[in-house]
Amino acid sequence: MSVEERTDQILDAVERLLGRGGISAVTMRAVAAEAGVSLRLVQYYGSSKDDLLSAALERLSSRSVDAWTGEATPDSVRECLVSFMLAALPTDDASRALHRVGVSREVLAITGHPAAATAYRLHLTRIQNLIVDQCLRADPAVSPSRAAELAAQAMSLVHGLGSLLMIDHLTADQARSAVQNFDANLS
Amino acid sequence: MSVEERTDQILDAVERLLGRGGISAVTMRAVAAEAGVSLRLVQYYGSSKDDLLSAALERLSSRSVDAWTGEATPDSVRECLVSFMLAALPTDDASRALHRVGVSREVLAITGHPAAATAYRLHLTRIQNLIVDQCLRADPAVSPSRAAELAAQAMSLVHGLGSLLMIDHLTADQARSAVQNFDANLS
DNA sequence: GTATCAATGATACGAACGTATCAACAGTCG
DNA sequence: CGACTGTTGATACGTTCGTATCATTGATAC
Repeated sequence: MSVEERTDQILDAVERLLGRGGISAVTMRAVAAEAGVSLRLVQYYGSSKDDLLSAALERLSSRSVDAWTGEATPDSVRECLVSFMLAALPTDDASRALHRVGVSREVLAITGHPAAATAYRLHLTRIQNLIVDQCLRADPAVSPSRAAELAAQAMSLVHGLGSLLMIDHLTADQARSAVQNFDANLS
Repeated sequence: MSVEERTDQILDAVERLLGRGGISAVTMRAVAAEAGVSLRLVQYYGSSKDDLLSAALERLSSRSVDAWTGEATPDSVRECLVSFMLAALPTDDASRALHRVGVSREVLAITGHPAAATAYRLHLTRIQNLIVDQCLRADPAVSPSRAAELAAQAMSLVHGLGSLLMIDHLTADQARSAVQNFDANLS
């Protein structure tokens, strides 16, 4: 097995653990068990735990940004925002896993871990820029600052709705109708 | 020092640690150091760590609900929602501490800790009921289900805005204007 | 063949945690 | 006075974590 394959195998295991139990579920031993390899191997390829986590989070961030970039280009700002929000809403296993990872990163960032904070900020900025680009492509007439403002509001709303959705304080339909309501009130 | 005073002294220490570093910052030894007492004393009054955390979180939840209940009663649904959102926005140290605690509870709830999940759900339901009650008192004409829907949307938005605010992805003014925008679009 | 070096596995080490144990002290009732 | 009970303190135990160490294997160059 090549180096890249081994690395992917281990990062895949980290990703699964992250999506299932958040950052606290990622221990070197748990990664080894999840990947079906020995602890020494995880050390060998991921050097330290921080490196391993950083690599997995970076890969996860890039991958979701790339996946989203390839989506069909919307033809209006409203459609752009609404399709992002509906896709980001944690209504299936994949998006629920992403939400767990995001909240884990958030709690690390706001409880005094500077490196995690800057990495998480970068991640959010990438997502926001992605939305802004799509909005501007859909409607070049809208101002970039206005697009950024709307993107931030959409990200906030979908994050909050996702949090309430994850613990079943909201149903998926209620969350979707809140998104539609936000959309309907866009000028 | 009486039993109640000792208990308060220790729970106060837990609360400070929670607000500063989230749940992971609460260790028996850290609580002892923060309260200025010995580890044995923390064990003596808080029996187990779970009991200690549960008691502190319950006290914190009740206290914030009570504090909010005593506020001036608004005279419209919109004013009720907006005053809640502006107050809940983490723009000062106290509300930022509360946001840290909330996100910590969330991450525990969504990563497979059933007891934390039900306790957190209960907490959110209490807050929602509080908002609904105030809305109905402000305008008895509005339907309870509509008030609950609006309360959930307000909670979602303020939670999401708070998350972006905490890591400085948003400024306080941007968050406030998003709240005003949400308010302006209420029917 | 064998020397060499990267890859892999088993195990050990120190730190931090929750919790338990044992000792010292203070107040109270007989 | 003395026995007892509840409170406080110091320390130890077992577990889990990240990491380090040591040994073994397998391929490749000479």
